[in-house]
Amino acid sequence: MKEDNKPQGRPRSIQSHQAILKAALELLAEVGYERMSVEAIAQNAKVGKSTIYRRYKGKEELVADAIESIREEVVIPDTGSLWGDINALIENAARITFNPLGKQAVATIISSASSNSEFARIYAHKYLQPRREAFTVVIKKAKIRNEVRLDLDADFVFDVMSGMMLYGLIFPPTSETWEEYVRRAMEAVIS
Amino acid sequence: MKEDNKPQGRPRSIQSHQAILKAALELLAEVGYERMSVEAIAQNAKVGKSTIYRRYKGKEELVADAIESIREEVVIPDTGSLWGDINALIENAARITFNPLGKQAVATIISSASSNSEFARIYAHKYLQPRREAFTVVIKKAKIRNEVRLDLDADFVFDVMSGMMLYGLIFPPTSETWEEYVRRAMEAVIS
Amino acid sequence: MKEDNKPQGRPRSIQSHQAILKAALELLAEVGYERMSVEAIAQNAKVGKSTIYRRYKGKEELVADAIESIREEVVIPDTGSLWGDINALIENAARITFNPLGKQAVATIISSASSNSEFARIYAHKYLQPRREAFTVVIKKAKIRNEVRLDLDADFVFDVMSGMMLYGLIFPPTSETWEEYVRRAMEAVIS
Amino acid sequence: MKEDNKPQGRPRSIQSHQAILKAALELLAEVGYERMSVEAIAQNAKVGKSTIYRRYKGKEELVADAIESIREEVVIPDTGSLWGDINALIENAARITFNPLGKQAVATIISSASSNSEFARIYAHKYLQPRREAFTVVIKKAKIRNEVRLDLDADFVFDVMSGMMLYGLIFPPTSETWEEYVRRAMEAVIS
DNA sequence: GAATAACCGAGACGGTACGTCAAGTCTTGGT
DNA sequence: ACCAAGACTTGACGTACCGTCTCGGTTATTC
Repeated sequence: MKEDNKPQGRPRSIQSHQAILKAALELLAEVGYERMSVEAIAQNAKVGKSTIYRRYKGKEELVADAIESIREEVVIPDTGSLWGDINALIENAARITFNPLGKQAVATIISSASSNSEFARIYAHKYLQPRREAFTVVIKKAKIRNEVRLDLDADFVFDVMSGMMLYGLIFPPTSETWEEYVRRAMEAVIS
Repeated sequence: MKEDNKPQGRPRSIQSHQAILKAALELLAEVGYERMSVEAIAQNAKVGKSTIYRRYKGKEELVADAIESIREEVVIPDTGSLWGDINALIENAARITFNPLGKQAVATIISSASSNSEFARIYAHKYLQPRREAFTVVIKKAKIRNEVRLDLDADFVFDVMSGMMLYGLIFPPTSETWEEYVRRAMEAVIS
Repeated sequence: MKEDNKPQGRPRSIQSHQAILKAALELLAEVGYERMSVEAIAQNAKVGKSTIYRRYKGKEELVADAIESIREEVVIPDTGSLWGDINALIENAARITFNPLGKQAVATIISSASSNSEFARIYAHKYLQPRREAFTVVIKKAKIRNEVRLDLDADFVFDVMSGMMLYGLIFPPTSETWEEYVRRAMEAVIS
Repeated sequence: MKEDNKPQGRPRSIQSHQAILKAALELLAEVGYERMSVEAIAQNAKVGKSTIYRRYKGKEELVADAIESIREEVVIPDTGSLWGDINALIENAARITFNPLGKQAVATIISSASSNSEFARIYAHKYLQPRREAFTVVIKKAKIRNEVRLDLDADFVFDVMSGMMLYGLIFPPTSETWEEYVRRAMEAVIS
């Protein structure tokens, strides 16, 4: 039983779509969510405003999709040791996060998620879940290598890692680097 | 030359000041930071807009002060045991956080802090610091009672607690309650 | 060399054409020129917008043609007396004019003509001229019957009649009916 | 019993008001009603759009008021003879009407009045009525001077004059000037 | 009877203007 | 110097149409 969604009329332009996302991300990185205007996005993307509003219900949805679009593929590190893998994960997170765009993206996500539980739920599902699963694989391999005790709760460890990253991102630690800070918490919970 | 800033003319009305804060908090709880307007605050407080802008540079500062105004005194629990104290701290945090106003206040803080590092710095200093110090006292007493190892880093433990609270607030855990979630992380780092 | 413009390809659909005119007139009567949209016409006529723009350069031209399409044949009354004929002409004009569509059609014509002299010229030529000629015939017959003086300027009388109709249509007289109003002016100029 | 309309707050700026009207009239003369934008008016008047929308419900109302504002004082001519007076009235009407602004103003009035009977009613009351009264005075004096029969209906003569002016404005006569055209109709009805 | 050419409905495209809303500033008369 | 009220400029919002363009698909005429 197919759901015969045969679209009629001129199809939506892929170039426009990408130009919109590109412009949105550029502006997000430059001036941040609040100060960026849909009008400016349209202008930079050389696109009519209606082309944006045909795709998205509003600025919020547009930016959510733009951020979504830069989500990188989740790569499961395989360095052969638990800490090698964890360090790879942390470094990867740091790489994504520590540039203007990453910072603004995280800020936007946190901001939206904290004032809108639905957004939080969606984000948790679409972004966090794949990473959680990747982390579970890493822990499982460590268990096989006997690097950690067998009853270690991978989900909980992942949450501690995420929580510390978030916290360190918002309130940067003064004495250590952000990465060491996270690593230290991981050591404690993995013990 | 004295810097005796003796204000001339009619002094600023205290009633107005409090009405502004009250109205701001009510609206914050009802509709959240973005959707609340300074105009509505002024109207609800039966105050002219200029009376607000005379006191604050803008909406951001006003809301910051409004949230500041509900900050409760930091009380250092003293139950006689480390876990009694920690549980008291967690319960207190939960009490403050789990109502519409608390949620919006936290959302506003996180949102502002994540997109504005200056705000984050101020908040860390004015809000987090006193709590950090209270926590340090709790840990110190536990050390005296020999409940924890002597080289335990109180600051780090505090940060893990804060981080988990923040994370659990934004992305509520599904399986456990928020409080147990935080407590579990604490157990791991105190060990 | 023949100018035998024999069109190739699929001929334009007559049903579509008529559906467009029908929808245009309906909307014109309902909401008036300004508030009617080409999009709505296309939708009501179950026709693509391009089918409209293939036929007309724009909304203006489309509506002009739609109004044109309801133009009735000019009938020269022949009641046997000048006033019988004139009354027939007036009554006919009233019949055409006093319904929603007629009112809007006149409004559209006047509006266009008053802000666009080219439109006025075209309209004067295509619509007014045949009526002027019919009126001239009526006057000529009256002259033969000796009902009016022989040097009566039929064109001028026609213009007075038209002018009074127009004026009475825009600013309806309060004391008399529109028709009596016109008739009274006619009596004066025919004397 | 006074109707205590004591306005509070900053009063509406008279300069802004006048700048808006001035800009509106300029644009009306230059590009006409349809092609003029409220945005352009605001810009030319160096005024925020909201300042316009605070005063008027929309473009239509603004333009109506702008046209209203150039209405000249009605002057009752007194040349000593009926035809001297009438000629003065006609020449005055011609003077007002035959420039870009006048043409557009008339076009706008006719257009609005013909598609909106409420506008027609207002206009008839505020613009036509004073002129009608002035004309009545002129006729009354002529009656005293025995230049016309005593039972001449001044209102009706005025309507014929107005109607012919309107008609001649929309469909300019080819053989005679607009003014002679009107005069000729007047002669017929005054007889 | 296949190729060609113009048509068709649908709907996306880049634009322009609309009318609304809020931010932060300014100006009243009055306390 | 303060106050409430409500004006002011600025600038973004999201909506509605305009007239054009692009799909897949449909008739007629021409080869």
